[in-house]
Amino acid sequence: MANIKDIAKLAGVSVTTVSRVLNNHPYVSEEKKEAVRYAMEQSNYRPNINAVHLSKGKTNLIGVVIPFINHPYFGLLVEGIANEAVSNNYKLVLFQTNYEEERELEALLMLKNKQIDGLVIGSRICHWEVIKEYIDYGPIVVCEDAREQQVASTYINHYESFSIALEYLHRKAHNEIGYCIGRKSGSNSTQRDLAYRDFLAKNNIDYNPSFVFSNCFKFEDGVRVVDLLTTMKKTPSALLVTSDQVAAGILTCCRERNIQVPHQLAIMGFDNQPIAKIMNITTLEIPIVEIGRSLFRQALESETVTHNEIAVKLIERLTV
Amino acid sequence: MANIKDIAKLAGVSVTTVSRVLNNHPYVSEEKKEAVRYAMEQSNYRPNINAVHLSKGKTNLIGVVIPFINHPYFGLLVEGIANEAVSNNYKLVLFQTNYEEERELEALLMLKNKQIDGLVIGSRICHWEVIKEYIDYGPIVVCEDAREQQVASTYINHYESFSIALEYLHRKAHNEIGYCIGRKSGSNSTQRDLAYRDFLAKNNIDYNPSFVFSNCFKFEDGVRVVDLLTTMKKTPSALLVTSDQVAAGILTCCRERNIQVPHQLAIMGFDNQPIAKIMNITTLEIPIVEIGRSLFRQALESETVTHNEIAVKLIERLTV
DNA sequence: ATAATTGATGAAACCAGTTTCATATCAAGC
DNA sequence: GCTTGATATGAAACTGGTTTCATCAATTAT
Repeated sequence: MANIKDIAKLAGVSVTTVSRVLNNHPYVSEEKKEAVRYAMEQSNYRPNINAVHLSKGKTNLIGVVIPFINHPYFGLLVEGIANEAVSNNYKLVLFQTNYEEERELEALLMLKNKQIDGLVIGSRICHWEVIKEYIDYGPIVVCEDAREQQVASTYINHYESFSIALEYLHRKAHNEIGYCIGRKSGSNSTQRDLAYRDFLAKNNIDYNPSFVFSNCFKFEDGVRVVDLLTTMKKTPSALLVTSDQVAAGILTCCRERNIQVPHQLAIMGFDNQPIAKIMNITTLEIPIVEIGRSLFRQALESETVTHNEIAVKLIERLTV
Repeated sequence: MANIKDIAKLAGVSVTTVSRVLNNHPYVSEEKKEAVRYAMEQSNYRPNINAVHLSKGKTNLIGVVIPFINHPYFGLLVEGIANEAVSNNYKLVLFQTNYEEERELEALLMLKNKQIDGLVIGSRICHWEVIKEYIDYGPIVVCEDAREQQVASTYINHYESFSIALEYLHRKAHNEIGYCIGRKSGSNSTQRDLAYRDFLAKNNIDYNPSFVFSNCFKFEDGVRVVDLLTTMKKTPSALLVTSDQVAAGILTCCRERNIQVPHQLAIMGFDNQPIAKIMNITTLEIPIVEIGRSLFRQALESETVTHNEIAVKLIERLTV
């Protein structure tokens, strides 16, 4: 493989001039520029990117931390990030954490090691104190309300969107409302639980812990929820389900067991994924791809720390 | 940030000795080893990975080329690759191609530039002649039968598995069989079409081009298929659907439009994804995660070119 | 007693680029 | 005629590691 010295020799110029041509610097005469280009073509030259990275202290790689790749929500999020990465000539390094803290730390370490230029955390595990130790090494952006932190964020106001959904169900005469959530901890979940409890308090409804179903990520978790419902004496009349996938699982299961939706059980999804449209699930639309794009853009802005709140939209269909 | 020279000075040794400690080389006395370790701790030292990469000519990164991330099949495949990557201390660089050849070429170029150590192509777009130009730069592995090529592969025998499925449907008295496929081109699709045509020929059935539905990737594509079916005069009595997702879309749509499954239309999926289990879809099980793991392992074996055929298994449920 | 091997160490070359600095030419401004 | 600034170029320093090679002491083999 030819290196920059070979090209310089071939073109009869200095390495500096070759470097100038490579980086489109001004002050290179047209003849020498042409000579360099010709030499590069002749020897099928490719700059060694690792040397470029070492010199520039930059990698054109952005890390993406998500719990699972195989999930429509995170799939769409990565898609949005990837779209923007392509436009900016960046590549993505993927960290699938399975919600293991160690995996997230590996990503932070790569940032520290300057192996990636920035880090997008799709779903955070580490405490803020841990994250803070790394903010000096490069931009870290998160997909949750981080206005109080020194990291950029694009987020849904989950308190508000949960409140909107709950009010909607309430207007439809539902008082026994339960909800399905992914992780029980995590700031997004905390916001949602807060909205839930405030709603209950406002309407003088007692909090029933068995109405909260956690670990709901995938289609098949919906089946588990219906299984649980059938064992309960008192069941909710409506479920707020923080993933259309899970909502679809619940709906499919209900149909198979002849539970009438929405009469016996109202279901409200989240995201407005294609499956929600096809199965006519009432849902809250979240522009996940757009969130991904925004997150990537923020990961490139190393100087400013911005916060981008994304609005949601209620989509009325047939399951409420 | 401290560098290796600072550490050497601090520990009172040469950079060589520090490098030896970093790489666990023999021939370093216990005292010096300890002094170096202490100095590294004191100055919170981290080696600059780009310098390491430049020196060693290795990146510990493997590229993964897939058309979409947001798809259960490729999600699972990446999950398998990611699992094995974690165990081997490798990171993944993701290339979402949307089936654009240029994206795949970018990945090949990164291999050539030594920016990644190897490349897993989940679904190939480029011609073999193009791929061949890059095999000298690092291991390339594909997820299709490549026994005739100079690249490693882990693959399903799609001819055989399609034949198995077709024979099964035939035993169940189906003669009007159609199939749904993702891309029309691509070697996996070609194998399947060959099996389909051979089956028809064997049973003296005419080939009906309207019985082949292409561009079937997602849940919502199933709706399109049912829409098409309702406009057709002569419809198939059974459909072989190369993705459980699409099969689930078709089944859901059929239920909504009161098309009886399997009496009016038999549906046979592929993959055995969770959704197939929940919706009781008869399917051909494909161990996608295991395929992903195998692909990654092959991407590390730079010396040998191996071919790994994976067996499928028919799962009988209620849609045939 | 001498030669060969093993252990321990560091100087310097090397990986392949970028960037700083010094220098030279030429035209414009005063 | 002299200063200033834009254009053009290359030598050398720099990024931060790894690896080769030379050196020397302490064993071990002949």
